[in-house]
Amino acid sequence: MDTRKDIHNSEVPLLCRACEARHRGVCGALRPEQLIELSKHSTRKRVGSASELYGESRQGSTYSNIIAGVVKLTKMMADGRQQIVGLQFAPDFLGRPFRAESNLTAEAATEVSVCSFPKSVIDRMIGETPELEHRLLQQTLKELDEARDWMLTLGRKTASEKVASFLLLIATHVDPESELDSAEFELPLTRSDIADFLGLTIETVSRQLTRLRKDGVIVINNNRCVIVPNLDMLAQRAAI
Amino acid sequence: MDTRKDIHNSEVPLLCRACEARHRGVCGALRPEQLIELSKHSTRKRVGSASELYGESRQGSTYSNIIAGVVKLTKMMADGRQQIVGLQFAPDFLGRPFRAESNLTAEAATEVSVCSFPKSVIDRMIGETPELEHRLLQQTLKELDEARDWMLTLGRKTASEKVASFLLLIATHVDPESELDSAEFELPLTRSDIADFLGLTIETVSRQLTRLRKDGVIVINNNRCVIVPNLDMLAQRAAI
DNA sequence: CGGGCCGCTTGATCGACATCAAGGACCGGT
DNA sequence: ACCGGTCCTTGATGTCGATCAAGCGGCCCG
Repeated sequence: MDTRKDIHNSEVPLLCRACEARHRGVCGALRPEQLIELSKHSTRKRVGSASELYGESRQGSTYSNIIAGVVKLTKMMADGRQQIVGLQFAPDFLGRPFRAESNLTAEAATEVSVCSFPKSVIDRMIGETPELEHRLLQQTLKELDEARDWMLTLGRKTASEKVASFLLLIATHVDPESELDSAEFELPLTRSDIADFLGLTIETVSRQLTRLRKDGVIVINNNRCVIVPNLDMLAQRAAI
Repeated sequence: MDTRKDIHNSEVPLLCRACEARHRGVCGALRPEQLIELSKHSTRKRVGSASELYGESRQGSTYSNIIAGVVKLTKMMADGRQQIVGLQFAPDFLGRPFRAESNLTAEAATEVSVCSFPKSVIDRMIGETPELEHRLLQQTLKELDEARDWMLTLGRKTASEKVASFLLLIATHVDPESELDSAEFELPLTRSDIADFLGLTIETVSRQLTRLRKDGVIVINNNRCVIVPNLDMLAQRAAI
């Protein structure tokens, strides 16, 4: 897990030291003096759910490390139809290098804490530090793999398989300490967001969730807290 | 199949010089001496349609530049359901850096010419030449954008919008010299492949194509050759 | 020549999911 | 307390695309 605690000790106000994100975010690739410079240009903020992090309004001139929370990347059609094309969890990196994000909006799905810095600073550091570009490539490849996995789900799975696949996805991301065979977590998305992620309607999502509940595959409290007593049962429903 | 035309007959074995792919493939980033070394390890081959380029059988130990033709990247479920998650056209780069491709098969959709070299050589050159990694990042970002665009199509468009979107996609890739408002091209995919790309059945694809034909949006000869007299009409059907 | 296969089209029917509609639970504001 | 909102669930009905089925043209091969 790459805990480089040693690099810089306490007195320097290194913003990225505070970022739990640094080991997988970009900052882990930087030298101490670069970190110090970066911290001079950084801002850390906490935003409520549904805040737009970039998109049509904010023409993405910043990068961010996600410290906590879940960010959804959505695409919208002219008539309002909408699709979530990616979910980013801490400690992912947020922002499209080298070019404005194509027609994409990033919104906080939950409360989100991010640590942001201007693109210009990072873009310059990329020139100095190849390792930085390596990190970006790694994350981009990871996102590409996830996107393609999800294309299979969108194109070929049934509604109930989609919902089960979604629950499995969330389970692996937000309940990292789950024992191997069970999980318990809070859903970071509303039914409406889940529907937009799965290419379904909220009614169908709701029906499939109650079906999973009635079949004993999951337990739901307060509409959001999900318990999966047996992950294998869920995986079977997901047709993994 | 797999007829390896021996191109290394002549005195200057600069394989990548011959690659029309080099300006966007990886090779454009290399210095002359690296190109020469790379060429010593390269093989150029032409394969028939439906040949597997990597996947379960060939555990991707090579990278390739696509010289000509179209390659489809597919994912398959245990029960046989299948989804095409990407199409690669010349001069794209084929192969997953740093890790085996996750559960993905690359197959020739048409006749394909590729120029391949062992991963080990490229991986070593990446260390020497940061620009190479930059190219890889650029291509990966492009593929990610395309994948996300397609997720919107898969999740939220109707069958007729999907088919129109597909035709537009092909038009832009295989008829680059099209005048601004019309296009003419050969479909590189069978109806069955189109269905797997769009998350539909072949019957639905066929019906939507005949509907577009009857509505005068397209003309089809020999089942494969498509003429689009007015790209705007098609774009409207695609709900772009 | 005929037979079988493949790729494609077309028609008839079915079913999964969308749509329309109503109502419950919760919550913050007045 | 009442009201308006948002979020979710549940039921009734509709429809788009899947499924089942048949047939056509091209091609290879015996």
